[in-house]
Amino acid sequence: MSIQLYNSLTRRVEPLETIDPHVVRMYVCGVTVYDDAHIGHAMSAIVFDLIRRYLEFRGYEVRHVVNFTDVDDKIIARAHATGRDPVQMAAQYADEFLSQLQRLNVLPASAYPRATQTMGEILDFTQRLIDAGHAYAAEGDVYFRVASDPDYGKLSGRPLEEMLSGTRFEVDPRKESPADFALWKATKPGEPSWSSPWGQGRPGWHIECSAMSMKHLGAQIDIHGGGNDLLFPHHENEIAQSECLTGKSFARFWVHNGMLQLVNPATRLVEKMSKSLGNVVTIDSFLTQYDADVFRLIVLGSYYRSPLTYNADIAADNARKLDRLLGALLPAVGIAEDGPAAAALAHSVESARADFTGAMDNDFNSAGALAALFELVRAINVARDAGVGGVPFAAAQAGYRDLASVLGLRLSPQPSSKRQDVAPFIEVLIELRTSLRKAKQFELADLVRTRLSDLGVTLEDSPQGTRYKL
RNA sequence: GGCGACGUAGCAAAGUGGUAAUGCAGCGGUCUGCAAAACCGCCAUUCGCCGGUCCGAUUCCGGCCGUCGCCUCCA
Repeated sequence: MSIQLYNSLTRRVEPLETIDPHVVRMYVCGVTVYDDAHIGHAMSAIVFDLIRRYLEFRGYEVRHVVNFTDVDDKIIARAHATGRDPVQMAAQYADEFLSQLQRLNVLPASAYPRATQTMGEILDFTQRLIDAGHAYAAEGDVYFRVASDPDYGKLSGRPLEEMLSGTRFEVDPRKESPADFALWKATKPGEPSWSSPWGQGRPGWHIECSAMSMKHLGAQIDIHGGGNDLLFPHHENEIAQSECLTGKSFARFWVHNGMLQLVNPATRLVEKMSKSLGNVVTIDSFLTQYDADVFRLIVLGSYYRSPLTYNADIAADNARKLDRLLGALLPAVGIAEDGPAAAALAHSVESARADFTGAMDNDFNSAGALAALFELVRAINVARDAGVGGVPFAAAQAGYRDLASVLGLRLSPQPSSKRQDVAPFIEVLIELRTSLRKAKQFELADLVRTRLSDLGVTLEDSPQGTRYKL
């Protein structure tokens, strides 16, 4: 069975058919780098990382390109407000984001192009649109002539007449139509600028993505992704300028993730997490409190197209889910390599794999895939309790890890330096308590356990010794 | 106002035209010196509301109510 994927362009789930049978060309709109990245950006990155990992699991070669918008109004405004150089500041935020993605276990994209490094292609793209009559220069700006594209509006389902009848478009005397959008903006004093046939200036927002996509992936791609807030006008405009330039359809599938939102404590309203609303949880602050797998689980738990509500309780719940997932990796206690329990375990691995694949084939139903993983967790625990060990047990755990890694779960909490510092002391206390238990001094032993528990350290006794969880 | 998404147990969240996965939380039990972990069992006669189609709908259609997103920069 082929992979079924929801296409925003057709508003239907369709089988994934790629230009080259074994290759997926995927371009994802990345971030505008003018501030610390928040977990909404992380969600989007993880959604497309998940898609990429699963496509690779299913045998595709994925060419995955993610851009950085590193020159635009907000970057310039922010840099000026904080006394920094816009280009340098953007580069710094971009580098920080890349390292955060690494901590989030997001696989590196094939390329991370930036607008400032694609200037030649952007200028060429713009010039060719002018030559073809799809764009026009006006006082140092260049605008895309929306009226020249009969298909304009096909992604967002907004007929042009209707858009023009709205009052949202600002009237600009330089534009032929209020719906026309800037491909090139004339420079203002103090702004970074590049020379062009129309004078010093910088690119408009939409053109950079089309230019970068074509530069790195060719005129036609399989998947174009991004947050659903980009659907209009950004992606609509990308389609317009790209298809007017090449005469070919730009992207086969348009894939949009839902927004991460949270409850505003002041208004008690659910709202999108966004820099402009100031209700931001940054990636750094999340990761100081929780393992990256916890955030991954939050994202995996719901459908990527649905809005995802975040709050502290959800983070705590998912931290407990992670504990359960980790429990399946505890070692065997028995050595039975055959018998009904071992056979049942092998069967569970197979059925988990089938359920997992079936769920993921269905428009990346990660919640369903996760459910299959949890069923495998139980099967492994049952087998351990039944004394299964040796090769079959190790094979089941390996199969489990394999599926978890397709979802991008590391299942190996990164030990923080704090944890490492404190470990020898906890171990001393465990030794002490073990001696007390041997001497049947249970009151003292329990005191040690209770006091540790008060400090957030949970002890678990087993025939193999005592483990602890922080 | 226009376009779109969604409304399933205490919480989160899958799913199907034939009587509802999974996880967290909770309850009972096994195990344990006691716990924890693990395991076993329980936990939605019901899927926002009202109609319609059907032998049968949570799942299809229509209406209503509610939540959210986009329509301006935004993952």
